[in-house]
Amino acid sequence: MSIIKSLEIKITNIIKSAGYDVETVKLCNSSRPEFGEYQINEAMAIGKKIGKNPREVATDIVNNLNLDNSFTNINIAGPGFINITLSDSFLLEELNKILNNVELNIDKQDKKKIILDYGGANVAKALHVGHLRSANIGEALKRLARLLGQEVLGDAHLGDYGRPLGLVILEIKKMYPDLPYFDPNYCGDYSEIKLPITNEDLEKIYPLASTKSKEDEQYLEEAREITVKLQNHERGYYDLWEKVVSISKEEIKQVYERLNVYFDLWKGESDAANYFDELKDIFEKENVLEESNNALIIDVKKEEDNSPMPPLLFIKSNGSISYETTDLATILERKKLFSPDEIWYCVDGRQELHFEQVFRAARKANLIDNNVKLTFIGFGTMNGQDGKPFKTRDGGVMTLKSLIDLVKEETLKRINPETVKEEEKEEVATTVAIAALKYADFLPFRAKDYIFDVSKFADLEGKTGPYLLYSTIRMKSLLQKVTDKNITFLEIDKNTRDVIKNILNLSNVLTSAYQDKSLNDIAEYLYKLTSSYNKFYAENRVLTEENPAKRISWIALTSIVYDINTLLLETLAIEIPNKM
RNA sequence: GCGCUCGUAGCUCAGCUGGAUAGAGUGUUUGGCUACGAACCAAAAGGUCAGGGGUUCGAAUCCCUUCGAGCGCACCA
Repeated sequence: MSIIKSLEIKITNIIKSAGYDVETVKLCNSSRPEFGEYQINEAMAIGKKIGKNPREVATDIVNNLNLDNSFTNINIAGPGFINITLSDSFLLEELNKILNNVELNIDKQDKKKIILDYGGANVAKALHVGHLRSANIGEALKRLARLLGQEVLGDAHLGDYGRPLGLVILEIKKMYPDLPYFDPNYCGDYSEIKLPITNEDLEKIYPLASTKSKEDEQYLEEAREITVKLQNHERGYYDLWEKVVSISKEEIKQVYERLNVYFDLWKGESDAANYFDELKDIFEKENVLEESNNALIIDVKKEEDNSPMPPLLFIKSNGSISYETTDLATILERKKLFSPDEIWYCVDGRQELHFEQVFRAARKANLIDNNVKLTFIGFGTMNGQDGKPFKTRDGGVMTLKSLIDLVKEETLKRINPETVKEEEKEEVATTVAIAALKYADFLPFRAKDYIFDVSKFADLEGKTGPYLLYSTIRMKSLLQKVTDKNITFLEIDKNTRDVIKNILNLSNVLTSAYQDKSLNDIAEYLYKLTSSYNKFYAENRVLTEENPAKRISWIALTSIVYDINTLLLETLAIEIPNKM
C-alpha cells in the first residue's frame, strides 16, 4: 500500500475515534505551505453536515492527531483547515521501505481482464499524425493498467474490411486488369502470383480510388459490388485482398514498433465478420431487428434521450454489413475468445455517438453480460492552426514517418559528441525525437482537441521529453560514480524535502490517471518530480558532500527518483537512451 | 435545428467530484559553467479564469443565460 494511502486510513480512524462519521479522508497537498505540508479539509464538511462549528470539530480531530508520532506541526487555520507535516522519523522509515522497490509505493487495482482496442490503423493507408494519439495513449494506458495489476490485451483491430478495401481492389483491377485474380477461369494457386504492388503503391492507390468514387457514380457502384464480393469471400477477389492486407500489415507493424507500440492481438474487422451469422441469430432471437428502407436496423433510442439518436444500421439496403455491425460482431468475438471483464475503445472522440449506438444495441440484445463494462475512451481531434482537422500545406496528411524525421532533424543537431559515438548518433536522435513527440502528445488532457504544430514537437527545452531523458541520464550517470556502500536514508534536510513530497505523491497520480484514462497527470508529475530534483541537484553537490549521512541520504534520494522516472517513462512507452 | 465538447498569462496548455493568495512551459528582461552531464538552475514581468446572473462560510470548478469556437446527427469507416 502507498505511504499516503496508509496515512489516509490512519487519519480516517483517528477522526472516527474522535467521534465523527467519515468514509474516506483525503490527505491533500497544502495550498499554503507556510502552514504545513498537507491539509485535511474534512472538519468543514463534517461541521456542515452535523451543524457544528467546524473549528470545534477540527480541535477534536487535532487532539487525537497529536497522539500519533507520524505528524508534527499540527495546526488549525481559517474556517477549519487542519494543517500537518509528516515527521522525519516516519518519512525515513517509509522511504527506506521503498528504496529498493518503488512499486511498494503504488496502490494496485482489483484485478480484471481488459481488452484494449487502440491504434486505429487501416490497411492500405499510411499511418499519419492523426494516428499518433490513439497509439500513444492506448499503449500507455495498457502499460498503466498492467502496472496497477490488470491483465490487458491490446488489439490493433485493423481496418481491413468494408468499402475502402473494395475501392483499393477496384483500382488495382483498373490498373492491372490482366491479373489472374480477376480471371474467373483461373484455377491455379494464387499464392504463386507475384503482385507488382508495394506498400508505397497501396498508400497512393487508396486516395486515388477514394477521389474517383466521389466523382464517378459508376465507379462507386463497382466498388460497392466488389465490397460485397469480398464479404462473401469470393475466390480471386478475396485472395487478392489477403495479399494486400499482408503487405500493408508489415509496414504498419514497423511504424508502430518505432513508436514502441506493440499489440498482443492483430485482429481485424474481417475476423469479426466470421461471427456475423451467429450475431444475426442472437439479434433475431432477441427480436430487436426491424426493416426500414430495405435495410435492417435496430432502434436504440431511449425515453430519456433529449438528443438525436439514430437507429443502428445492421445490414445496409445493398446487403453489406455496416461498421456498427462489425463492432458488434467484434464484441461477440472477444466475448467468445477471451471473456473479458472490460473492453476499452481508445478512439477519436468524434466516434462517441457511434459507440453509444453499438453499446446500446449490445445491451438490448444481451450480447454480453451486464457486468462487462464497455468503455469509450475518446481523445480530441488533432487540428491544424486554423482550428480545422489537420492538413499539410498541399492539403494532404502528414505521415507519422515524416513527422518523426522532422523532429529527428532537430534532435540530431544537439547530440553531445563527447558522450555519443558517431555511429550511434542517428539511433539516439530518433529515440530522443520520439520521446519529444510522445511527451508533447501526452501533455494536453486526452479528451480535448488540440492544435497540431510541428514546432511544438520540435521544441526540446523546458517541459519536454528530452528534458526528462536528459535529467534521468544525468541521475544514472551520477549513480554509476557512487563508491559508498549500504545506501540508505539517514536524515532528511530542507534541501530534499520538496523532492520527497513529490515522491510520496506517486500513487495518487497513477490512480487518478487510471480513473480518468488520461496520461497528462503522469506527464505533469514526471516533470514536477524531475524539476524538483534538478533544483536540488543544482544547489548541492552529492558525490563530494563531506557529511557522510547527508551524502548517503542524497544518493538514496537520487536512486528513488531515478527508479520512478525509469518506471514512469517505461509506462508511457518512452525509451531512455544510455547517452544523448 | 437538436446534441456533445470547449473558452484560463502574448503563445501552448494544467487546474474542474467546490477550499486558503490562479499554476506550468514558452516568449521577453536579467543572473549563474575552472562544476556529480548547462537539452540545466535562479529571478523579474505577465490574469476582469469569454460576458452577465444565481447557489454558499467559500466558485476557474456547480446551476441558468448571452456571445464565440470545434465536432456529431442511418446506407463512409
